[in-house]
Formats: sequence, C-alpha cells, structure tokens
Amino acid sequence: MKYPMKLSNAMHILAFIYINPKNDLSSATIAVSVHTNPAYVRQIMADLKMAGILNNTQGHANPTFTRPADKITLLDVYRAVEGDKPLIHIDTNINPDCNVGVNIQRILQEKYQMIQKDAEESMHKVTLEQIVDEFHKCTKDQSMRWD
Amino acid sequence: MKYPMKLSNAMHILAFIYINPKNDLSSATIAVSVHTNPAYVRQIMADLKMAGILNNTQGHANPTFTRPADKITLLDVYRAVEGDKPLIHIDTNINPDCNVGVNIQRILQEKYQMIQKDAEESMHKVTLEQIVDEFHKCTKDQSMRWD
DNA sequence: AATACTTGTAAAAAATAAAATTACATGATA
DNA sequence: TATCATGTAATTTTATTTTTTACAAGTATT
Repeated sequence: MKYPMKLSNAMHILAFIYINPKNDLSSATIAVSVHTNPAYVRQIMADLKMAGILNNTQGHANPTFTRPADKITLLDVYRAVEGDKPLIHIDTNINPDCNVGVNIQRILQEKYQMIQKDAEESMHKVTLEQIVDEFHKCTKDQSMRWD
Repeated sequence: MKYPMKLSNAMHILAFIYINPKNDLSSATIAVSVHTNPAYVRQIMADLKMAGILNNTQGHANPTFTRPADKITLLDVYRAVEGDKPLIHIDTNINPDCNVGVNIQRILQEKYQMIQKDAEESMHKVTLEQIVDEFHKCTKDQSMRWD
C-alpha cells in the first residue's frame, strides 16, 4: 500500500523513543521496529525536529523530546509530517470555463476546511502520553516505565 | 498515488445535475465540466447509483436523484465513492515481532476511528442543497432554479 | 589521529493507488 | 435499422509516497 503513513510512522517512532529511553535509539534500531530503512526514519525525525518536537545531535543517537509527552499531540505530529496537506482534496483541475465547476469546488473547499478543523480538534485531544499509557496498560508490562 | 478526488468529482456531478436539470446530462457533457472523460463520470455515477443516491437508465441520459437534495449529504457521497476507506491510515506493515509496533498501531487505529467519526459527523451536516444554494447566491443567478 | 560509529540530506528509483483511457456489450430513441 | 446513450471490465498513464543509494559531516572510543 502507498497510502500516506508518515503520521503513523512518526507516532511509532516517538512511542518507541518514549518506551525505550535507555535502549539504543539509532535510526537503524528504530527502522527494524517500523519495518523500514534508517534513512526514512531519519527523514521523519528531521520533520519532527524541524517542528520543534524532537531534539537530536548529528553523529550521536540520543533523540529526546523538547517537552513532556502529554504536550505532544497527534495534531502536532500531523502538522510536522504533513504540513498543510488536508485530509480531503478539492479538484483543482476542473474546466476553468465552467461556472459550475469553478464555484462548486470553491464552495466544497470551505466545507472541507470545516471538516478539517473538526478532525484537527479531535487530533489535538490525543497525546503521545495517552497512547503510551494505553500501550503499557494493554501489555501489562510497566517494568520499562522510566517516569 | 494521486490524491483521491472521487468525492469532489461526485459532488461536482451531483451539483451539475441539480443546477442544469433541463440540460443535456450525458456523461460526455458532464465530463467537459469536470475536465475528465465520460467513462470516469459513468464510473462515479455507478457508485452513486449503487449507493441509492442516483437513478439512471442505461442507454438514456436522464439521471435523477432518488431523494431531495437536502437529504443527500457529503457523508452519503463519501461513503458511496470511498466505501470504508478511512481518511487516515495506520501502518499495517510494521515488524510483527515488535511489541511496540504492533500495539502502537492498534491503539492509533482506535484514535483514528474517533477522528474519522468526528469528520463524518461534520460531513453529515453538509447537504447537496446547501452547496447548490451557496452556488446560486454567489453567482447571483437564480434564473436556472427549478424548485 | 585513526576508526567506526552516527546523523543529516539530497537525489534517484521503485512501488502503488488513483485517474485516464480503451473497448465493447447492452439499452433507448427516432 | 442507425445512432445515440449507459454500464462495465481491463489496461495504461500519472502522481505521490516510500525506498534506496550515496555521501558529507559530527561523535566517541581507542
């Protein structure tokens, strides 16, 4: 499948770091878990770094969060990896000479923006902390917690 | 992949039919407005027909709605053309031997389903009638109204 | 200082989902 | 009957994402 999965992979990477802070956190190790290659992990980590979520130092595998995990939301990560790309797209390639086409797409865009806003409010309520908490609950393995 | 645009094109097609009920509504004519080809228009109309939104008879270009336009929502059309495909996808191709990967994706899926639900509630509030009403308002051309 | 790691990044290639196209069977209408 | 139309399956093309390759540059250990 080639659906966009940077969001899911970015959350995976962040969760991996949060769950295994003492482990080897090199892009190579994380890549094994995400089932991809180190360069792609580094690309996503670069997005997260650019968005001010992650700290990392070149040459040294020691990624850390810039803020507590309960302040890192799904929306933050979505914005970090997807930027302004919306969930639903209008068709910008309609016939420009058709009054119906031009205006309907413009009106649709307004509606999509409202839907996007609702989805983003929903994403804003989900934190990395919540997700990792649920992970620990369901695995019944609190031994690796470090907080 | 290309961005999915069946939803926007399906809404375009429905609006075109609603705005121009007396015009030629052949797939060829609609395709000119959508800037695509007749077969693709027919494919989308087949989805809408299958979903019980549109009536059409083979061999005769006379598409009609099965119900009033204020009972046709964006969600209805989304379901018609996208089926169960969600807006956000988990990564199903993670390393199955990694406890973190498997569980994080499972937990993410639950979160995505909540976001999907909110987005769908938002889509449910938008009707074809509203969109075409806005079209008529902004074009200041009510002369083609037939209701 | 040498080495063996690492990250950071760009660029190219491969994969794949969506749209576009084609082809033709079938139905409607004059 | 001729000429339209729709319905639909199969194939090709296109666009986006992921994957891969490559290498510059930083870090740590010996």
